[in-house]
Amino acid sequence: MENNKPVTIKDIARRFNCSPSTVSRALNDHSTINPDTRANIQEYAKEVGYQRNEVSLSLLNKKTDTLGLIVPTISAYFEATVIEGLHSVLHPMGYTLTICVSNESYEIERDFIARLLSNRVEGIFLSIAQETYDRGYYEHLESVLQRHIPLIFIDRDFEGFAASRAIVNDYLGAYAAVNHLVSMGCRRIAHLRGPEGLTVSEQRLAGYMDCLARNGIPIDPELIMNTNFKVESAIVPTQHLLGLRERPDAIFGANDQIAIGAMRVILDHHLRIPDDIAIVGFDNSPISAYTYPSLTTVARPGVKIGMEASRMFRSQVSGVNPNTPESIILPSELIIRESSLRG
Amino acid sequence: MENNKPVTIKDIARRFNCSPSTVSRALNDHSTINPDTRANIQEYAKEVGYQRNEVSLSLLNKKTDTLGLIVPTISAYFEATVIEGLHSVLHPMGYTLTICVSNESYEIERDFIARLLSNRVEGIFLSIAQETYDRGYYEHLESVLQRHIPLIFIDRDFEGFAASRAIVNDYLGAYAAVNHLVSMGCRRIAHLRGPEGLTVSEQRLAGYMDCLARNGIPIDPELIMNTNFKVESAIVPTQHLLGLRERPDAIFGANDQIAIGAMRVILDHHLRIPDDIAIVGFDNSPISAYTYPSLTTVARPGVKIGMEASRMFRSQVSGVNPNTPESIILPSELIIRESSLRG
DNA sequence: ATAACCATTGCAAACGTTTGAAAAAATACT
DNA sequence: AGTATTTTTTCAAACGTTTGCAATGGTTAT
Repeated sequence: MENNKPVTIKDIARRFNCSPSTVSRALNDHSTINPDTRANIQEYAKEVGYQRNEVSLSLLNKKTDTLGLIVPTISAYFEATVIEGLHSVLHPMGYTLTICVSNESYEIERDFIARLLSNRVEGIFLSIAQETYDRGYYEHLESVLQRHIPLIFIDRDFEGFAASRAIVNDYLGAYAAVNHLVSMGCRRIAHLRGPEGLTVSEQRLAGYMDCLARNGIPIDPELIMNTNFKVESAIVPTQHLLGLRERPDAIFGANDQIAIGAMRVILDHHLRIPDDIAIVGFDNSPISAYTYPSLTTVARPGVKIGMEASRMFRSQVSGVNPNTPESIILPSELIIRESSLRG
Repeated sequence: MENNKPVTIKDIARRFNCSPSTVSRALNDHSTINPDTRANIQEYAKEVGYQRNEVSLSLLNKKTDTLGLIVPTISAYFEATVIEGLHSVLHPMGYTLTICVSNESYEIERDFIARLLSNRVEGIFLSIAQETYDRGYYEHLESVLQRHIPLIFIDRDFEGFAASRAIVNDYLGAYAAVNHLVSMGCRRIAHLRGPEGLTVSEQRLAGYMDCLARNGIPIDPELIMNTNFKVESAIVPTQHLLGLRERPDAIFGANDQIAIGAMRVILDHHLRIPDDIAIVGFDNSPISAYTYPSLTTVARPGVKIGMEASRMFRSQVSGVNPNTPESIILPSELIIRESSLRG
C-alpha cells in the first residue's frame, strides 16, 4: 500500500511532533527556525515527495498565478506563435496559462469565461469567437471588467469595448499586398475574403478596397468572394472567379490556406502563376515559403503580439495604469515570393 | 467606486442577517431552506454577480476538475485534432484542460509537471518532449504515478513506462505507405526520417525498413536522412538525395511538412512528381489535399486519439481498472493522391 | 538570584465553501 | 396548554497553508 494521498504539512508536523507553523517556516527557510530542525524537516519533506498545495495558497492569498487564454482555434499557425510569445514572457514570471479553445462558438466562449472567473484567474487573453462577434454579445465580457480582471484582446478585436488590445495592422498589410499586385501590373484583382464580421477579415477587405481606390481601380463586387479561412473553402469561389467573363489577373487570399487553395484551382486550369494570375496570401505560415510556386504573403508578428499582450497585462496589474485600456497595433510585413513576382 | 473584490457567500449572509450555511444551501437549492429565503438569496446573488469560488471548493473537496495536457508543440495539425478530441469528451464532463507547451524541452516539461501536481490536477495527458526522450529522464513522471494520478501518453510514447497510452500505429501506416510506393513500381525509395529517438520517428522508420525487406529491396543507408519535422529541414537532405549517383525514385517523408519541402526541391530540379519521383507524407494535414500535386499521405486519427485518451482517464478514475495501464494503438489510413499515383 | 534578552516554537485566525448534527422556531396534534 | 412533529436555521469543523503575536525555554549580564 503506497501513499495515495499527497502528504501535507500536517503529516510532517505529526511526524516531528511539532506544529504545522514550524514545518511551514522550516520549508520556507525562515531564519527563526532552528537550523537542525530546518534541515531535518526539509530532508524528510524531500524524501516523502512533499509538494506544496497551491490550491490552499491560492485561497489564502487570493492569488492563483493563473491566466486564461481563449482562442477560437488552435490549428492555425498564427495562434501557435501568439501562444509562444505569451509563454515566453509569462512562464518566467511564474504564471500558468490555461488555454481554452472556443471553436468559434459563443456558448463555449461564455462558458470558459465563467469557469476562468470561478477559478479566479488573474487575467484573460481573448481572441473572440466569430459567433460572439456576429451576435454582438458582450455581457460575458462585462463580467470580467466588473471584477477588474485585466482583459486583453488579441488578434481579433471587439471594437468599441473598453479593454486593452494587441492586434496586427491587417489593414496596412492588406494594402501593401494589393499595392504590390498593382505594381506588378495587375488590374483585375480579386479578393477571397475571410468570414464576415471578424475584424481581421474586415480590415483586410478595407485595405484591399482602399488600395484599389487609391490606384484608380474600380471595385468590382463580383471579384470579392467569401471563405471561412479554411483551404477547402477557397475551391468553389476560385472556380467561380476563373469562370468569369473577365477573369481576374490576381487573387488576394485572406490567409495562406485560402491562397494555397486558390493556387491549386488555378494550376488545375493550366494557368500560370504569377503570369496569368498572381497570388498573395496572409500569415507567412512556414509552408508558404515552400509551395510551388512559393507564396507571396503578409507576415504577422504573432510572437510579438503575445509578448505585447503580456506586457499590457503586467502594466495593468502592476498598477502603473490600473484600468486604462491600452491599444497597440503592430505592423505586418509583406514578403514577396514567386507567386506574385512578374517579369 | 465599484465592487472590486468578488462577492462572497459571507457578504450575502451579512446582507440577509443569516449564516453562510443558509446562503450556501439556498444557492444550491436545498429543499430544507425556506422557499422565500431561497428565492431572495438567489435573486440577490444574481444581481450582484456572485460566482462560486471554485478554489475554495477545490481545497475542500480535493477535486479541482482540472486536467493537464503537455505537448511539445502546438502548431502541428495533429496536436490540434488531439486537443479537439480531448475537449469533446472532457468539456461536457465539466473538466477544464490546462494546456502546456513544452517546446521539446525537458526542463520545461518537468516544470509543468511539478506545477500541475502542485495545482492538484486530476490527470495528465502527456506527449513527451524530444529532449526527455533523448535523455531518458523519467523521475518527473514517477512522481505522477506515485501520487496515483492518471498519466496517459498520447501520440509519443515512453516505452517501458507503466502508464496508459493512446497512440497511432505509425508502423503499419508507414508500411502501407512504402508498400504503396513499391506497388507503383518504385524501387529506390528514400526516407526523410523524423528526429531520432522519438517513437513516432522510429516506428515510421521501422515500417519503411520492414516493408522494403519484405519486398526484397535492399536497404540503402544513403537513402535515409534526418529531419526535424519542419519543412525547411527537408531542403538540404532532399538536395543531397537528388545529387546521388543513383537518384531515388520515391521519397517517403516523415510528415507532410517534410514531404512538401521535398516536393519543392524536386520541382525546382525540373523533375516530375510522381513520374520521376513519387512522394508520400504523413498526417493528412488539411493542406495536403491541395498542394500541387496533391500529396499522398497517411491520416492519423487525432480526434479519436483524444477521445480514447479521455476514455482511459475516465476508466482510471471511475475505478473499474484503477491502476491498470491500458494501451490502445489506433490504425492509420493511407490516403492516395496525385503525388504517388503513377500511370 | 533576578531581570533582560534571544532563540525557538506554538496558537489562532484567515482564505470561501460545504455539510452533519444540533438548535431553534414554527406548526400540528391531543 | 403541553407535547410531538416538522420546518428552518445555525454551529462548528474541515480542506492546507501562512503569519502576527504570544509563549516557552535557555542564556547572559547584572
